[in-house]
This record gives sequence, C-alpha cells and structure tokens, in this order.
Amino acid sequence: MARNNIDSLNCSIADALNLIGEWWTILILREAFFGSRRFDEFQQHLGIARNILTARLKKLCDSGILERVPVKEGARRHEYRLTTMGRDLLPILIVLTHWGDRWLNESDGAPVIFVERDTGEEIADISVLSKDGRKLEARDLALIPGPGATEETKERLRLMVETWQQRQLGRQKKS
Amino acid sequence: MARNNIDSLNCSIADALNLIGEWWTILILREAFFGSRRFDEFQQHLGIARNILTARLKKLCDSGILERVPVKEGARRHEYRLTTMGRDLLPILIVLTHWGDRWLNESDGAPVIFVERDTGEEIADISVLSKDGRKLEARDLALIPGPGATEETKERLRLMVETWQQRQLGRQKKS
DNA sequence: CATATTTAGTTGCAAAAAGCAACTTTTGAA
DNA sequence: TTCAAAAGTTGCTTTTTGCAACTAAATATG
Repeated sequence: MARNNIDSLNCSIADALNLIGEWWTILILREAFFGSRRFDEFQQHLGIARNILTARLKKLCDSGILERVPVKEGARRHEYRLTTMGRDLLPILIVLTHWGDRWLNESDGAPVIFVERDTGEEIADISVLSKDGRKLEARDLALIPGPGATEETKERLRLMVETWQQRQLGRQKKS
Repeated sequence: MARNNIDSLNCSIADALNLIGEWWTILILREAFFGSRRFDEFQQHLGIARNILTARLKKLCDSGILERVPVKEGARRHEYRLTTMGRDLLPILIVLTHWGDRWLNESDGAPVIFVERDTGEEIADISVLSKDGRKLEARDLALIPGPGATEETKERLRLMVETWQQRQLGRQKKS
C-alpha cells in the first residue's frame, strides 16, 4: 500500500482507511474489543508476525486509537488499551460481523453473537436510518458536499447527480 | 497479506476482511456506491494501478459483491455493479465516513454528507442499539458463542468473561 | 469502409510490505 | 540468583504493489 494519492481524495473513508485499513489492523482492534491488552496476547490470538504487530500497534498508538499505558503505576511494562477514539470504532466491527454472519457464514451460523450485557439479549442489526428513525436503503440516499469539500469534490458530486438522473431517464424509457 | 491462519479464527470479521480487507477494495466499493461502473472510471477516480484494479474487481466479482454485466444486451463490453450482497456493505461506508468526519476531519468539516434523497435531510449517525432502540456503548455489550462457534471460540469467550470479571473486581477494590 | 481513438485490460520489472525465525533485553517469579 | 516469560528487534526471503509500456478489441469518425 503506497497510496500516494489517497490524501488527495478528500474523503473521510480514505482518511479512515489510511489509519485502520492495513492488513491486521481491524483484527487487532477486534482483539482489543475482545479484551486483549498485552503484546503477546494479540500475537498469540491472531498468529500475526511479531514485527508487523509492533508496527501496527505503534501506528494505532500514534494515531490515538490505542494508548500504551503501564501495566500498573511505575511498571515499565505496558499494555495497549482502546481510547475513546478507538472505542468509537465498535460499530465497524459490529457491521462487519453482521455482514459476515449473513453473507459468509449463513450455513454454519454466527461464530459469536453480540448481546447486551445486562439482559443477554441480542443487539439490533445496524442499519441506516433517517433522523426520525425510518430505515433507509442505498437508493434512498444522495451525497452532497460538506463544509470540507474541495472544488474537485463538488464537481464530482455534481457529475454524480447528472449521471444518476440520466440513468433514471433511461430506466423510465424502458418501462 | 498472507493470512494463512485467518480462516481458522472462526470469526465473521476475519471472513469479511478476507474478501474486502485488502487495500483499495473498500475505496473501490465507495466508488461503486458513488456511481462508478466502468473500469476506467474506477481507475481514474482512485488513481489505482490498473493491474491491481483488475485483481480487486475480479475478486469482488468472484465473491458476489459486484457483478460484471454487459453494458447493454449483447455488447461484449462490461460494467461492474453492486449486487445485493454488495449494497449490503453500505453501512460500513457510512460508519467509516462518520468516524473519519468526527476524528480526522473535525476541523475542516466533512467532505461529503449522506442525505436522504427525497428530503435532503442528513441521515442519522449509525449507532449500536438494543432491539428496543436504546443506544449501547462498548461496555454494555458482551459476546456469547453462536451456533457456528468452534470449541476454541467457546473456550476463548469463557476466558473473556473471566478476565472481565477479574477486572471488575480490581476496579471495585480501588474505589 | 478504413482509420483513429477509447476501453479494458496484460506484462515485466522495480520497490515496498509481510512473513519467519532466531536473537536480545528487560522484567517478574521461584 | 537463576529462570522463564514478555516485548520487541534484526536479517533475510517471499509476496504484493506500483508503474509504465504494450495489446487487442470495440467504438467512433471522416
């Protein structure tokens, strides 16, 4: 992954992937959510090469997703813990889990299930909702430039709208 | 990414990442959601090397996330379209977008905003909810083995519960 | 209809990243 | 104080990427 041009994409997805999109990173985060904190815990559970794990943990700490704290005060041995920024990635793990459960493990069933700790009840599927709670599909959505949009992005989105409208017309003709 | 052992992790996240976790793949899907369908469209918008794009598109088609359909009936030129399985990945893109907006682009503001097509209103943030609609945090969740859990997974989850309980005890002592 | 231009890749080679195993250095523990 | 575990580091090999040039078919153009 050289990804020289990624920064110029003006896209939060690209920015996010720049931090957590490398191989192993999301699995390391999964481990962290599952309770791993120590280097060897991550290493053994995942079977990741040690030098790669070193690199990934460093990057995650540098970017504020994990923090490296002494095991107890004064100790020189450390453990890796999710920060708020890191915990905020939980929905990604859940979405990936549900998608994988549904499309890749339908026959055998889910390996693990997220439940509410207090009630033991399964959590809701994550879906895209409007502010007033209606479920939305891909076709219900559109994209508009935000405050951080570059001219290029705006142009790109204008083009998108055009293409989309043309396709709608094409569809109408046929039917 | 050699990921020899990934298959043995008994984890839908790992399975999902095996399909969409390589570099570029999620950005290709983003492009697809943004309306790209043709090889060169993907290539030009992302600046991805052509041979890599070829490989990624092939894998996405093979795994049923995209389909390769003739531009018009009978034509020998193709375009790549999201399948239902692929469209079902939309929440991942939205979660990544919102996370990136929040943690990486807070100062400049979001580059693009997902809105409801009909109303133009911004969609809701994606969050983890209980079945009856309460918002849940990481600490409110637990994991239990599902029907597809191997013995190893079950053992692992048992261990997790133990560790968690011990940590709770440790916390109580301190306070 | 003949020729140019797109489109959608493929190929070969150089550079970067990942994997592996052995080695080092601090700790805790006995 | 001796030993083993914990947390990396190092050197080397294998895999992936990136890049740029090339190709073949499909479409557009005059």
